[in-house]
Amino acid sequence: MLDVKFVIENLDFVQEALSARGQRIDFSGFTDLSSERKRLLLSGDELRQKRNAVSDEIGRLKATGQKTEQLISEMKSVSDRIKEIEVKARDIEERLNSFLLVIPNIPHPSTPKGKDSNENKEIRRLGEPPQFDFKPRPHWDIGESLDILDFERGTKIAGSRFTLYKGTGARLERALINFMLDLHTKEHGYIEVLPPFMVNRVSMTGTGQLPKFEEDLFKCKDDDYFLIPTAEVPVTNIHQNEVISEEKLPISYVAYTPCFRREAGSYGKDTRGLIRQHQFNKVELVKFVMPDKSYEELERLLLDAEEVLRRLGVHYRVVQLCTGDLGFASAKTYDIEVWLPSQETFREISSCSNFEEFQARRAGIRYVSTGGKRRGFVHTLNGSGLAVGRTLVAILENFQQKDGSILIPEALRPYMDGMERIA
RNA sequence: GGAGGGGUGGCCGAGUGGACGAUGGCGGCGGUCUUGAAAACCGUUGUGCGACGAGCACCGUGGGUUCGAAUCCUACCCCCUCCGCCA
Repeated sequence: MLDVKFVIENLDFVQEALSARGQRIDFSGFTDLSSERKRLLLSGDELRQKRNAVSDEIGRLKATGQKTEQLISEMKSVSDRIKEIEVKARDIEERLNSFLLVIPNIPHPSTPKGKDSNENKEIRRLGEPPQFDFKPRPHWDIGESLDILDFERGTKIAGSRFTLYKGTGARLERALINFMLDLHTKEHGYIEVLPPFMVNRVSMTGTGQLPKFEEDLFKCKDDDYFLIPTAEVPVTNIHQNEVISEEKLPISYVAYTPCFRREAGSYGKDTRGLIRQHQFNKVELVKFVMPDKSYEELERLLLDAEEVLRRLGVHYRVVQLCTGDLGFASAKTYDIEVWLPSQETFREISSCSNFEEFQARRAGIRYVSTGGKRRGFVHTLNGSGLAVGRTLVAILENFQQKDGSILIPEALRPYMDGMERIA
C-alpha cells in the first residue's frame, strides 16, 4: 500500500508512475477525502479535548458536592457531536483505505517502461541449450512413457490441472525439494520454515493478494481461510505487526510449500503437462531487510535462486520485468526463465521481487534502528528458489536421451540414492 | 464439541467508573560510588497522529452504556485447564 501522505504530496509523480503500468487511476476524489478526513480529525480532537477537561471538572465538583447538571447536559451534546464526527471519519477512513488497497506499487526507476512481457529486458543468459540428434519430446510424453507422471488419473482424482506423480517421478520431486532446501539453508544462510498452507484474510491482504485478486484464490467458504498461492503469504506474515530491531536484519527464510492457484482466465493456456497446475510445489525465499539494503539484497536473492539451475546444469536466462508486466505489489522483479527444448523457448521458473515498503505497510512490519532513533517499515523481498514442478519439467526435457531415458543431474544423485538414470 | 479461567507496557504483575498512559518488580539506558566489575543508591525507559508544540488516540479486536471506561454491557478473536473426539 502506498502512503496517503506521499500520494497527496506527489500526486503527479504517482499518477505518472502508475500509468507506466498501464493503469489509469483517477485520484480526484482521493484528495478531497483526504482533506475531509484531516478536517474531521482536527475538530474531533478539539471536542474531545473539551470533553476530557470538563469531565475532569465534573469529577472534582461532584467530590465537593457541587451542582453539575448544567455541565453534564452540555457535555452530553458534545459527546453526541463527537460520535457523529467519528462515524463520518470512520467512513472516510474506510473509503480511503479501500481505494489505496487496490492501487499497485510504484515501479523502481530501473524498471524498463513497457506494456507487456514482450518488452521485458534480458539481463543475462547462462549455460547452453542441449543439442539433440533426435526430436526432443515434451515432458508429458516422457513422463507418461516412463510411468512417472499420470495426468489422466490426476484428472480423475481431482480435475483438470492436477497430476499424480508416481514412483521415481514422486521421488524426483522430493529430491528436488530437499536439494533446494539444503542449498539455501546450508550454503546461503536461510532459515527453514514450514508454515501453514492456509491463511486468513488479514494475511492475504498483508501481502497484496486481497482485496483485488480474490478470484485467483481457492477459498474455504465456511471458514474464511484461503489456500496459499505461494509461501510468500504465510512467510512474509510471520512478522506481521511486529517491530524488528535493526541488529536482527536481514532475516532470510526459505520454505517449501505446495501452492494453490485457480488459474482463472488461463483457459486454453498450457493445458498439457505440468507447467500450469492448480496445485504445485515451490521452494520460496523471503527476506526482511533495512530499506537502504533492499536492492543489493534483491541481487543476492536472485543469485541464490539461479544457483539451483547452475548446479543442475540447465540453460536459463534472467529477464527484468517491464512496468506493464510487473506484479501488483512489486517495485522491481527479475524472472528466471529455463530453457525447454520441446518448446524451443524459455519458461518462467522463478520470480524475484523487491516490494520495498508496499507489503510492510499493509502488514505492519517495522524496524527500529540500533539505539531506537529511527523507525520505519522494513523492505520485503521474495523469490522462488525454485518452482519445483517446472524444475522437474526442465530436467525431463533437457536431460532426455535418445532411448527415452532421463539422465539425472549429478547434483541430485545424492538425493536419489545415487541413481544415475530414470529408465 | 461441552464446562470453566484468562488476555494490561520488552517481561512479570496491580488496577472493578473520575487523581490511570496506567502503582510495583524484573530487564534496558544514563549517573553516583569503584583501579575495574558486581552490589547499593539516584534518575530515566511504550507507540501512532500532530506545526513534532499544544493536544488527541491506544490496556486482545469491534460495537455499546456513561458527562467520564483499562474498569460496566455485548459480539468476536486468541491463550490456558478439565471432559469428549482424534493423527
